[in-house]
Amino acid sequence: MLTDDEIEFGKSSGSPDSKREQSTIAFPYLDLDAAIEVAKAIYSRSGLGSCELDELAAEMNQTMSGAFRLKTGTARIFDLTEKEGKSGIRLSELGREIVSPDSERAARVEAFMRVPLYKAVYDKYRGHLLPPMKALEREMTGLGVAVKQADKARQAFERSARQAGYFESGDDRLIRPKISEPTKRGEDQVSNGASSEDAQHRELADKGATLKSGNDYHPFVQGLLDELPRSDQFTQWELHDQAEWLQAAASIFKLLSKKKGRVEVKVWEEKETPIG
DNA sequence: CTCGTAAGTGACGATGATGA
DNA sequence: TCATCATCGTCACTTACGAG
Repeated sequence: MLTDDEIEFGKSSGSPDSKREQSTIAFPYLDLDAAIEVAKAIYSRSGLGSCELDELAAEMNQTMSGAFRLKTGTARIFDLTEKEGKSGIRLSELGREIVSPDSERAARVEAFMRVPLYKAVYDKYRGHLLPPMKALEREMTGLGVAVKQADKARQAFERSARQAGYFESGDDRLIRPKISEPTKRGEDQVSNGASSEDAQHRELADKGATLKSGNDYHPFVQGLLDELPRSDQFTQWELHDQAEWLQAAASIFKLLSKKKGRVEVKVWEEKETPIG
């Protein structure tokens, strides 16, 4: 069972000779992109508010299977999400940063370091070449990874390191990417690698949308605007979709305005009466 | 064909909530 | 206090796929 205190991780597992060995250090079975997929699904479903796990599963076209739990667990280990009540989930501070194109890169770098196993490996091999594949797995075993899970842990580690930018100086060494100070929208956003604006352009291009330039919107608000249907598609915008958009907007406005209280969105659907 | 990897399923085991 | 149950994270295993 994972706890917030990774030292306690797996402590209460069975005897050393039990059939199922439990890892004693926290690590994700999936990579950073899988965690970000969860974060983006939460953002897409509920904005900065919380959503139920079954709703999230539906948003991700999945069932409440082990695979889905694996993904949500991965997101939590990267510290992108946190539990909300009994069966709810929401974005953490880091999760909010990672869904924002402006801060995604820095958040990826930080998320990698939030994994105890990855941080331990990074600390140990900082400034040195990483050991070969099998030796790295043995190293992970020494740090507390279950022997039979060492390969999975190593694979997820390598993919996550690449996705976070730690392999930009070569696959044989871990180098923390240089991140420029957070900039206001409209200023030059240059870091080593593609700029976040480039990333935003790409993301919007993926959606078939165009980037609105010259505004000073917060990225969360920009994300909201990007979700609006085109003017010629408003007549096809269903009420429940409108309500979801408005609810997400309310969550974002509440966060940004820092005002107490809340905004409720309700839907009353009226039956259309035939004319003539 | 072999090997490495990705993605999924289902079972195991720990933990917390609940009620007797 | 203890037994029971539900939930959740982890693990073992399978299948599919692509590269060499």
